[in-house]
Amino acid sequence: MSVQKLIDSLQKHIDLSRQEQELLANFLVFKIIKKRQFLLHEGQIAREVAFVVSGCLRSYSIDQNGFEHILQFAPTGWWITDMYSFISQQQTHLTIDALMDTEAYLLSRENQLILFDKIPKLERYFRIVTENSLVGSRQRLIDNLSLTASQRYGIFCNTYPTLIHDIPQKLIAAYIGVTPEFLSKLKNGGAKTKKS
Amino acid sequence: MSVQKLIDSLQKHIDLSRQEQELLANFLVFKIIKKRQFLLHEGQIAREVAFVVSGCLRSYSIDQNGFEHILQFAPTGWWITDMYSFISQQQTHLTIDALMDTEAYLLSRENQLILFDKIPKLERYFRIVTENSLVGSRQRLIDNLSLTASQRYGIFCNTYPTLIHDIPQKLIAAYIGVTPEFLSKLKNGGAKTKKS
DNA sequence: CTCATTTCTTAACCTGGGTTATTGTAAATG
DNA sequence: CATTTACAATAACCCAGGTTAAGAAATGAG
Repeated sequence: MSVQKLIDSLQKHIDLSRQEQELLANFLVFKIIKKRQFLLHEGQIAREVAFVVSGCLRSYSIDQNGFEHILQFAPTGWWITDMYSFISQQQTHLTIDALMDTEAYLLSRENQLILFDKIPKLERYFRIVTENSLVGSRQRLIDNLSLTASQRYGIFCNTYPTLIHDIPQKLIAAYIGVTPEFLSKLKNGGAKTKKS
Repeated sequence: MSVQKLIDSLQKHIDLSRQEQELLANFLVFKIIKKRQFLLHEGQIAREVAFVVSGCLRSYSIDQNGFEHILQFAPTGWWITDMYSFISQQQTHLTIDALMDTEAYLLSRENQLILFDKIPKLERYFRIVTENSLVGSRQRLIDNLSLTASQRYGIFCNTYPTLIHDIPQKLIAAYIGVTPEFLSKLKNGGAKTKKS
């Protein structure tokens, strides 16, 4: 059963009995999101958080000029949602879709809060996961403020080594915060010949 | 007692009995950080998270070229630490200092984890606070990727209305991600006269 | 296998914001 | 209350990265 991947992730931080695992499993919904299908669309409410078992999801926002800015990639083993909409149950400004056929478990906010009362260890797990997400988000902010596009590209390659060859380059550009044209220039023509 | 401000913040999300409040209070350390004094210095370990009762702290990183990039301001009622160092107990790359004389309560990670076991509601409180911080951090990322410096300045003014007049303009620049010179240009000469 | 669509590259030109430097002004400090 | 020291304004010049456009290469649907 593929729910095992989720249990494995939990067991890295907390210790669940078999009954607790089963209780949790009853609150999860398994879903297949095919390539280019949406899990969440601007204007909807993020009722669930998703745990990716296989494939890859992404969350992104679209600015006034129609440009996409990718907030997060979620390959196997990652959680993804729009945290703003998920905790406030207000309309989201983000979109989540699948970069390839993806299997995921969905947990609704409603069920999550019920589980927090029934299994306090689960609240601990999500507290830890959220702490880690915050660290990642803050680090990315620093990187965007301090580094050049080229350095950010290097970091991307280290952070998501599996993705580099599996997704279109324009998505990498939308993540590191440059245009596809400029990323192309970086990778190829990149060598700023400073002549004497 | 100024610890009441912290209790008030807790009561917005959870309900603590008097004994629980007292237990918590025993784990807190009150500290005054005078203007320009450091609470955390690059290379140290963030053993505590701070709750600001009065005054204002800030966290920032310094890049290879010596430029400061401000991650967070913490006026009254805000928590601040380097989450990376706090949860991993590894050396921090951030610095936290006081923009004015500041009173704060410090809670060590060690004590925090003890309290999470003794008072699960506290773990809930910090889970919620961390969720909210993540929302803020992600939003700021989007803003940095999608908006112009001028728009980000506008958002800053809305987010920290009290701070605008109390802190030097160069700190606002270091927060929104531009040079002080450019922010000055924005505010004054700003009006890009597009003539016919 | 073919035609259509999406993605990638290249190149000339443009601009938001950076750099450097100078001068003026406020605010700590003695 | 004078004098360092930090902050803000302005201006001339510069550059990383954006824009526009157009052809080449890859992907994909029938």
